[in-house]
Amino acid sequence: MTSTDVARETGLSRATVSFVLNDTPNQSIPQATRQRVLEAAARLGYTPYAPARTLRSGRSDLIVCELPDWPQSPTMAEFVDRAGEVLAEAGYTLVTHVHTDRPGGLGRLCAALAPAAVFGMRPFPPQDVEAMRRARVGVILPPPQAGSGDDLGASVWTTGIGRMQAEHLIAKGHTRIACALPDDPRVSDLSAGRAAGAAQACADAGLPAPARSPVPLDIDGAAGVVSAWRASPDAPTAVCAYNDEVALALLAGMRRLGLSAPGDLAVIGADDIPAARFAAPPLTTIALDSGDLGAHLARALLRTLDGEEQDLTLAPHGVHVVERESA
Amino acid sequence: MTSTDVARETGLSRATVSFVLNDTPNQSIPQATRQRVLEAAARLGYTPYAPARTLRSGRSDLIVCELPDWPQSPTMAEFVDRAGEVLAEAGYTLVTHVHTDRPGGLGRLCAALAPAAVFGMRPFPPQDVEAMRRARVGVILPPPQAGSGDDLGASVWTTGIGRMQAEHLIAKGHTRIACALPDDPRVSDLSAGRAAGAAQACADAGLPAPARSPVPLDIDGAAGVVSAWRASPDAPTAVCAYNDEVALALLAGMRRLGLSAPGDLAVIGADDIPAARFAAPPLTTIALDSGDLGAHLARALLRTLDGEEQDLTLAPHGVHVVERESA
DNA sequence: CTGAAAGCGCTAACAG
DNA sequence: CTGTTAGCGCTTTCAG
Repeated sequence: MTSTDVARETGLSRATVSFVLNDTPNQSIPQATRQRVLEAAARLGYTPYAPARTLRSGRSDLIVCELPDWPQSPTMAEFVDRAGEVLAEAGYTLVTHVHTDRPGGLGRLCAALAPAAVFGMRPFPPQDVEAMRRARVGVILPPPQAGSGDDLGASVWTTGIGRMQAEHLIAKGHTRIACALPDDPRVSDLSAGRAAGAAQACADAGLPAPARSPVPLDIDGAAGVVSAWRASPDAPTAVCAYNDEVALALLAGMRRLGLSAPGDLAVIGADDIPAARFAAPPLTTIALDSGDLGAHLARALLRTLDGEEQDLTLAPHGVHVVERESA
Repeated sequence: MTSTDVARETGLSRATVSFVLNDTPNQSIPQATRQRVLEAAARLGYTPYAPARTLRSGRSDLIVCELPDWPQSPTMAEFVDRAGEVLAEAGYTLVTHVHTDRPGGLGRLCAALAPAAVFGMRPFPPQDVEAMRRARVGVILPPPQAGSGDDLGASVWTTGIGRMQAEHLIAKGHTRIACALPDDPRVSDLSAGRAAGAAQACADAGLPAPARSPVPLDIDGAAGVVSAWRASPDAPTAVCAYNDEVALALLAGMRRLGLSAPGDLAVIGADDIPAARFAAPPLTTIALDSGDLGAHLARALLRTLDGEEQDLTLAPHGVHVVERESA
């Protein structure tokens, strides 16, 4: 099933077949011939062989999206789905790659794929960037040279969410706020960003900067952190959790101590995982529309592929608080 | 940075370069020359261009793994990581594709990649299988013709887990068991499999088959289901939940009704999501070692690629109950 | 309007 | 031991 087969079947040349199959412009081919080719291709189940096409044209229609390996929100599928849809409309094919601590994985993948572009939600390690460059990858998002502060999506994944959490708590009348961070090193830059967003909101409201405490992901450990907070001179009355998991840990720790939210301590999470609504009390959290975000990012990527220089800072699309009972 | 560049740099021919770079057997090339080529390739940062290599050799080193879109366990990354590692050792490169309800996605991906193999955890739709065949995909796992009962991993993802849940409850002395299924149609075949596993365990123990109830993923809905169970003539004393999310929903529903586990009703989940340990009471659940499973599956795939006909039924690798307090 | 021909980067017979 | 050469499937000038 090659284009030669279609040519033989129709009694035309491979060139003509190629013309109609790609409807090449400036090529006046009679409807009859065109029809004949299309029909034969369909009948034979012809599919162009991607490697040959890529070799010839010098450009691949593949785009790689690196997925984070941190605890996945169940909406990751939506993100990929919508991003893939937008890219498909533009003639690209999205493939995903789940991030690994094993170094060089992305680099090897790019060598094997020679994709047109690679994007992800965090900066790539220099080693991988180098490999991508060698693999002729055209566009990399976030751009390797970008500073860590203002790069792709910082506003959405990090500072924007932290800010929104703190603003909600402040609106509820809280003035002493803490930040609960995971002790997982993989997300240290993200958690720092969120805490920074919360700090900004506090500063804007004339409040002191929130204390930052790492919270172990077990009940005893979380209870320990809560006790420490309450024993401190300026005991916080509310806490921004890095995500719903640490929020759930906090709630469980409080329960063990006989405390409850929001009375003893208000808790707000982030991600709106399915378990959030089933917590005791149901967890107030920040949700973001992953699908929207995926589409948004994909469009930004397409613009970059078209050579448009652009501002990569994203407006926090569809980010909103889901108010339940814990804050 | 093509092999021509390396040839020019070393003053050799492209053929010679190719020979040493792929260390082609039956080709006696002096160490000196060999060294010269390797050194030049490294210095120039030469990376073979995959599409050309694939076109020429007729075989790609890509393997596609389709990831489910149902609520992801946080261990999906481990699965992919270990599977990728095993495949990489054999010279293959793993790329992932997140499943979408949008039809034909996998098919289009395969057309764009021409991978050596495709594997996933559920049978592929016939439409995609057809596209894969056209895209020259050599091996498909699970094989399209396999029956739904005994296909790839059924024992691990479905019946095996359900069986283990029921066996745990039976060991605790329960004799009237229910199955709580999600009402999400995307997982209906999986949930049926798990319920079947639970039913087997009950049958083996001489107990009546468990009732199956769909559980809505909200507190009121879950509470309604619990009430209905308790009002029924043979009220169950324990329930196998399809996964931790529905287990959490059940626990929340019980809490609303003033009931608690395991006293009023024992609940066992599946997946051991991070939130499970923070539930009230902490959730007893079934965990499986995703990394092991990934490696196991990858090895099975490699054997199939080597043409070995084989039994695809997997032993439940690393599946075990995590006993907390809810059952 | 259609066909012949060149060539993308790479590999593998086959000569030298 | 190394170089020449053909060709993978496809697109795209350039002639007819």
